[in-house]
Amino acid sequence: MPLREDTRAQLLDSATRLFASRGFYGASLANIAEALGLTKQALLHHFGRKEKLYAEVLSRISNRMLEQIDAARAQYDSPQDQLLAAMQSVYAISEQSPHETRIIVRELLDSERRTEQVHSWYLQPFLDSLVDITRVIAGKQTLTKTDALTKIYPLLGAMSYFIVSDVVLEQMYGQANYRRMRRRYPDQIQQQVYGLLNSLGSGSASAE
Amino acid sequence: MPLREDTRAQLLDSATRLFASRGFYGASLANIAEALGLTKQALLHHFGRKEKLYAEVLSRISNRMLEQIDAARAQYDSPQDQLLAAMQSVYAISEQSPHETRIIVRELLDSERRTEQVHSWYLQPFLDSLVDITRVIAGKQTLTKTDALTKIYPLLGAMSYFIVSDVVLEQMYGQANYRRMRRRYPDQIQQQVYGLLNSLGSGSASAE
DNA sequence: CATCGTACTTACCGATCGGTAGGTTGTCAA
DNA sequence: TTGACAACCTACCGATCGGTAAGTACGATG
Repeated sequence: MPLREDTRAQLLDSATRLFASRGFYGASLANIAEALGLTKQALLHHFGRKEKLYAEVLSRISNRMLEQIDAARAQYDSPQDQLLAAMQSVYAISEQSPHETRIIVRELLDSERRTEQVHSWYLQPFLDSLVDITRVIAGKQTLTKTDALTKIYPLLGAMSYFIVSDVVLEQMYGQANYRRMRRRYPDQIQQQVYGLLNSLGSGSASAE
Repeated sequence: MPLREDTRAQLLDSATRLFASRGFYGASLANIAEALGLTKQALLHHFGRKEKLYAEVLSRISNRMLEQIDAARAQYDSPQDQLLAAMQSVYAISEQSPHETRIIVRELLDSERRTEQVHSWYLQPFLDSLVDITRVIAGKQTLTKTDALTKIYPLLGAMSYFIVSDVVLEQMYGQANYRRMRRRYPDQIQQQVYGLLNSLGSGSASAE
């Protein structure tokens, strides 16, 4: 099913937005097609089945996330700097396109149900890469993969949960207050990364 | 629509589980009724409309969350101890009934769509109460509500995101590793609370 | 000019969605 | 004994769901 590469990317962007705001079950093929400016049948013609369309949306997201980490690893030598840079850039792209974060969180929530999906999970390489950096910082022998993940997870949670809360926070506290929170939040993230680095044993990228 | 109080509570428990694992749109009245051991029409007879059933589920959850905080405030005098106790007990009940956390997170995700819901948000009192404790610790003049929320939010995220990830984490890393993470996670939370308390200015409930 | 594949179209399909209408049954107070 | 009401039931409703079948418009290639 060829289709010009950039047209296809545009379609997937729109689909991403719809899956993000309504979820897999909440976003119907008719909805998506309408948003894309074509008919349901044309949409099915290009992507075959709803599941396949969704799978493409998912894999684009996981690739994007993984790219951020790889870039951070390539840019810095010290694992401490790598971790900080990775977390910051993951937060940055999540902030500017919250749709992707929403989809990831929805995926966490729905995983119980849509288990027909291959057992391997889309974000596994992303998590593994972060775990790897963390273990290098601590010294690989001193920290199991699971323990490293336990250390990182609060940070991922702090980022994702805040981003996913955007609509509600703005509605509850007003636009001005919400903007202020958004301005301040990266600092919270950074401080938490410093805290994590300290608890792992020191190196460069030291705090304050 | 009277119905024995505990029977009603049982029905709402089941409904909570289904809304949690499938979402508002993914859980059909027929699904819920089947799980409850009655017909769709009987379910509608008791609750009128799907929205009303869901609203009841939501308000039960927010009440439960608020109760935890009120209990923590009543139990301790120092606001530092109150905050620590509140966070710990919120985490504890979230951990033992992850359904409620799932619903809250789904609510965050869907709020863009289901805006017919009254604008006031179910968890506002819960957040306000936490914000209040935090501001007492820092000294009310020195910390606006928004800034206090910014400080607390990473913690809420760390808790909720981890709990909501249960199925995926267990699937990805195996039951044994996941159990180990769960055993260690409360420590991560506690350390993060200590970090927050330190950044607010010291008091009792000091670290390690 | 013929033909072949792409990019659609209209016309459907059965299943399921939330919800309504109108009984039937059982319990309990008057 | 009767009447009222809660607690169901069967039988529907129109709308929408994901998906299929079969045809059409059209540009490129032989």
